[in-house]
Amino acid sequence: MDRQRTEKNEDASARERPTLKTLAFMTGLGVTTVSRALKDAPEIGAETRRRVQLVAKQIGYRPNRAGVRLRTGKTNVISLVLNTEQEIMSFVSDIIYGVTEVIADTPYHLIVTPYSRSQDPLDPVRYLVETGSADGVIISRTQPNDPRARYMLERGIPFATHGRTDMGLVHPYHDFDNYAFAAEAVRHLAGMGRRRLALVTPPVGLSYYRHTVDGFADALSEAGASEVPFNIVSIDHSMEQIRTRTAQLMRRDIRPDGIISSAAAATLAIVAGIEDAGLKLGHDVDVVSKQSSDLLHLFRHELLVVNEDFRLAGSELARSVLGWIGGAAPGSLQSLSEPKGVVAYRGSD
Amino acid sequence: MDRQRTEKNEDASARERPTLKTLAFMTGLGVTTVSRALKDAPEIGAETRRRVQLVAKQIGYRPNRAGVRLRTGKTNVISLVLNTEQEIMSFVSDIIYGVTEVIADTPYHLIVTPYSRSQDPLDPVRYLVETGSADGVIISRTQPNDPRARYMLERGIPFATHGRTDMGLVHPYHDFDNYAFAAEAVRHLAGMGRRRLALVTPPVGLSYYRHTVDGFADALSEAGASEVPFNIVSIDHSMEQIRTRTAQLMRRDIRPDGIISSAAAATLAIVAGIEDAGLKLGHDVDVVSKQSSDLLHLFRHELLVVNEDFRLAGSELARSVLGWIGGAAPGSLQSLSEPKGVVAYRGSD
DNA sequence: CCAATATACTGAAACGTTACAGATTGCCAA
DNA sequence: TTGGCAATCTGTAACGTTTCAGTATATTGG
Repeated sequence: MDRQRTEKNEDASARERPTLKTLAFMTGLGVTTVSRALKDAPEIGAETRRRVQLVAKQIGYRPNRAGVRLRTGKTNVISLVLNTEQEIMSFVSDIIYGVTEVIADTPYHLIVTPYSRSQDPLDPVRYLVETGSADGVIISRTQPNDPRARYMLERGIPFATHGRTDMGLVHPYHDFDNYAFAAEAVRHLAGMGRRRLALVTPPVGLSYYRHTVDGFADALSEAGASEVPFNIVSIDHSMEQIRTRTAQLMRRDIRPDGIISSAAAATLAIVAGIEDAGLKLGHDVDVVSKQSSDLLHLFRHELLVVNEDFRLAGSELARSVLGWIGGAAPGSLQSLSEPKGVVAYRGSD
Repeated sequence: MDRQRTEKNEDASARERPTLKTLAFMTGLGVTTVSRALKDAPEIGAETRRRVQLVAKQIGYRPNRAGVRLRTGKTNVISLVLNTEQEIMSFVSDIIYGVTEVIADTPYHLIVTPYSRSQDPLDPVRYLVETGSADGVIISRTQPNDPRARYMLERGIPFATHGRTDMGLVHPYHDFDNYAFAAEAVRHLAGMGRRRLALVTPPVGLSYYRHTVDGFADALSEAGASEVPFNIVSIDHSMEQIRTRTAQLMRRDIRPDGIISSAAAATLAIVAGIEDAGLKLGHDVDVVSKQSSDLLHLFRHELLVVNEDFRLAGSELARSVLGWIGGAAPGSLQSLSEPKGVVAYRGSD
């Protein structure tokens, strides 16, 4: 018969997860000492510290997240807030990988907090803050005057935005220089002799809408080209809509001879629309498009592309949030990614 | 001068998050009673129950996750385990949305647990189980003999796999019927008069590799068509490789007049390869491809597609895991999604 | 040699929750 | 009246962690 155990931790063969108590029993120390030894507190003797850390490593001790979280309030969680309908597809995938890349060797977990088109974008953020579910938050689809950023700033929770705001408030962000993108695109098209340019914009209301439109407008006047208004669509519209309206546009007398597109998926529809109208890409019209993965050149060789790296964005955003959590100044955690230029197909045909 | 507060919860105006203690103070009951009233325990009077729940709703009480987790071990977390390099892009995005859709009105959070090509796929799963970080796990890239499934079955942690296993063990899964996909694709091509078919397979080693290859082979002999071996690539290869090797294949004397592709991205490369070889899609060769978002027909009208719905997969997987957690029999939580048939372009030109 | 102080360690309390083992009340059968 | 019992409610302990307020021992200065 087994002798009844009085203390569960006396049974070293117990297959249960080790806790500080286990370590304390094994080393003959108190739990307080063990706790401090593990985090290199100064008032612990050097040898004791080493001994504790050795044993901890040996038996694979890992702090219980719930314990830590309950006691300290620290969740070790970063939350990525995503719109479940309107995000660019590769954005979701790449930004997640970018984030996980950075937090891989930290104790942080990534949770994805979704919200739908019909919800107030502030809802998920409010939930996270009110329930204290995360130490840091990453949001996308940033607006010039973004209530979410303002809210989190008020509540003092670290966050980073994908895209800049324009509220006179300082916070970490990562952004792609869409002003430069649009301007370079215009210059490139102008350099090819294109004179009447149309722009398929980002969603109206988001910060990078303005940046893109401004870059487009400034470069346009500088290059002496003119705009063919095409405000009827943005990249948030369905492929169907973009396609039909592009076809309509291209059938008009004064049609653009150059189009700039802010997203790859929209570009597929734009090209379809161009061809629906019986025109030829690269001949009647040239298209410069942003893309985040290298697909467009397989689609049509004639396309001109500018690459935006969402994985990089994810990494930068994660770094920013972690930095803020770690006490860095929010103003020092901002980054802007410059387009690498318009690239034409340099392929095997 | 403010009277010093002896109990923090006596100060009803405190802006702090309400706990059971707060509710207990407000209702004049004990915390135990409040706790039970909130979860509809039978030994609580009907009026008390209503009263407690009313107050709880009024002040916006939400259980502290760390408290629950520490006490009960329940994490209220579902973990989605993803390979950071080899997943299909739209898969990541769609499956996440599918999962979040289902867990939206549950207390569950979704955490994404990544692993890289160089890691043992068992690593992240082992981590999750050892640290008790999730109540349920979803894995993809399932293998016929999958160590992860075996491991989780041994440890008794609820999970669901995207793709079936073949170990004689029963567990929840969701799968797309890739046997049917390949067979239908073959039949469709044969019906068009195509006789020499090549298959671009899923990654060798994954469960759906076998299903796809079997469906291909069976339908092939049934239709009296022949296979042009093309084992040199799978959809896990780079676009470059697929493209080059397709071009090589298509330049040979005995080249396929029909190709079946298991993923949209690969299809882009395949088509590029076909055109590199100077052949015309829809004329010299037809291609049937799986896709998960409606892009391929914009790419080339001549493509034949079969749709796979990853968002549905995400929902089904989440439902399965929640079901298992909720006590349902694992064997009753399996689903297979049938292809809706090969669809040709029915577009506007 | 004593007091002061530095060094190394420790127990108890608390975070918010649930489970266990009562406690109190009212009602009914005997 | 009393014992039994159902119906409600309650205090305490525990989950694993960190922090507070110590304690014990060795070391130093005078």
